[in-house]
Amino acid sequence: MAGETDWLKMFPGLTRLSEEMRDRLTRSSMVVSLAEGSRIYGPGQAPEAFLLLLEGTVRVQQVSENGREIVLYRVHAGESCALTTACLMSYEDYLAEAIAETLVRAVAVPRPTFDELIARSAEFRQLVFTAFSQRVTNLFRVIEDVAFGRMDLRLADKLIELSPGSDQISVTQQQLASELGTAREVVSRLLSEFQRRGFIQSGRGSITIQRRGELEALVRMG
Amino acid sequence: MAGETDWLKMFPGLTRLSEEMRDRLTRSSMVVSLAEGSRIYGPGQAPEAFLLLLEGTVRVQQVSENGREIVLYRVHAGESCALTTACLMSYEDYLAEAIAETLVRAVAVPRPTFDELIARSAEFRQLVFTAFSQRVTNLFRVIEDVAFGRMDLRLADKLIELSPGSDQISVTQQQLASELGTAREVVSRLLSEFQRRGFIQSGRGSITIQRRGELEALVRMG
DNA sequence: CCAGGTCGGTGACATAGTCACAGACATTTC
DNA sequence: GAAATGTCTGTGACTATGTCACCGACCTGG
Repeated sequence: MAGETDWLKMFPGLTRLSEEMRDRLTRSSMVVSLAEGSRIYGPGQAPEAFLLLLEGTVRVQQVSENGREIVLYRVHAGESCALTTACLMSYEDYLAEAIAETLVRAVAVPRPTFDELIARSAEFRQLVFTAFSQRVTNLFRVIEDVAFGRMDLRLADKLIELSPGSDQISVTQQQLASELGTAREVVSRLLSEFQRRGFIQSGRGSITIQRRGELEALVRMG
Repeated sequence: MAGETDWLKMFPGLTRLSEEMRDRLTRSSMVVSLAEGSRIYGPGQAPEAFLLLLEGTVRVQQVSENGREIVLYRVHAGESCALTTACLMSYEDYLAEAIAETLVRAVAVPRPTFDELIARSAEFRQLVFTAFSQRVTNLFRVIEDVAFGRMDLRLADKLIELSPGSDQISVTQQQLASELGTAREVVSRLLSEFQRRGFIQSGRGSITIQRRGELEALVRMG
């Protein structure tokens, strides 16, 4: 219950809350820390609070019976777990799990407070609904990719996404496979092909982009 | 603006609205009719209203560039388009489309009214959030199926789902393919195999279940 | 150095998707 | 009712993706 309110600045959507609402929010919520790798929620582990991320990232993924995984989306600092929370607040069995990818610091808003803010603040509603719709739009994109997308293009796209600043990526083939919902062997073969064509240099636990332009062209043109 | 309020009975979640809220809802919303096959919304066609379905079904699906389709979910009488609506109310580009599968009658709640009800009625919030979470849970299931599921089991499951009362289904292979997000040829081959094993009898535009038990066993046991 | 774990490569096979095409059936048109 | 047209289905050949069973390379901590 510390009077720490600095974190409000992290959420542009909250800056225009009324004085009263801000008070309500800061007084009844708590800043929590979650260790890297910890499971925030999953099947049989519903959340009791709405989370606003201050620091770190949360990965939401699905795991199949035979061990294959697929990443559904990530929640970054400055974003909320609106979707996951809403899902769990009013409904039953959950099929995905949320993992702290790094050390995570977050504001936990208890359910009654969340409900009150939804009721009383149009700004807060806007924040929550926008978060929802972005996530859902993204889920639609995941479905489209998985159902209709070519794996080589999806992998090339992922490599570009993972190397924004440097051309060096630290990632294992298994991690890439989990991102895309495929098997490691498939990633192995596609990477071999990319390497044969000179697009990348692949080593144990790391990949170096050598011809970003050609990778991008591949994604664009198919 | 007709004083028609009978439809409130269709939505158990709304029966406990206060007198005032009920009035607000019935007075500012309109009952609309949509022809079979009409597109309710899609890319570049955002909805301006929140829909509560009185009659008929709405199919929400995605279409890929090369013409393949996948059904994401259906909205039935007594349900709401909460997800689709929310998606569009506060966010940009849409990737899916909603089609009236039959003649559809629905209550269209204008956005300001929707917003006011969310603000002022805990019951209405409950209704909307529950609808959200059910849809999202279902989307997660779709992703799991598409990413990890075997096509023969998914098809068998779909056949069972489509034949609740009678053992006779009127459906083309193309329709089944669109339900599952696969190609017609794949459906053709799987149906041949089911027929060879005596599970079904397949004809032009129709399928007859002959050994439902074995189909169900296939789905259960893999 | 070596023991055990993680990571990556590969051949053989199974499943799924694409392409091209042909035949069967249904409906319209004359 | 015969022909023309459109829809629905079946199939062969091929490519892409996923599964299984391995093995060898590398890494880390005794």
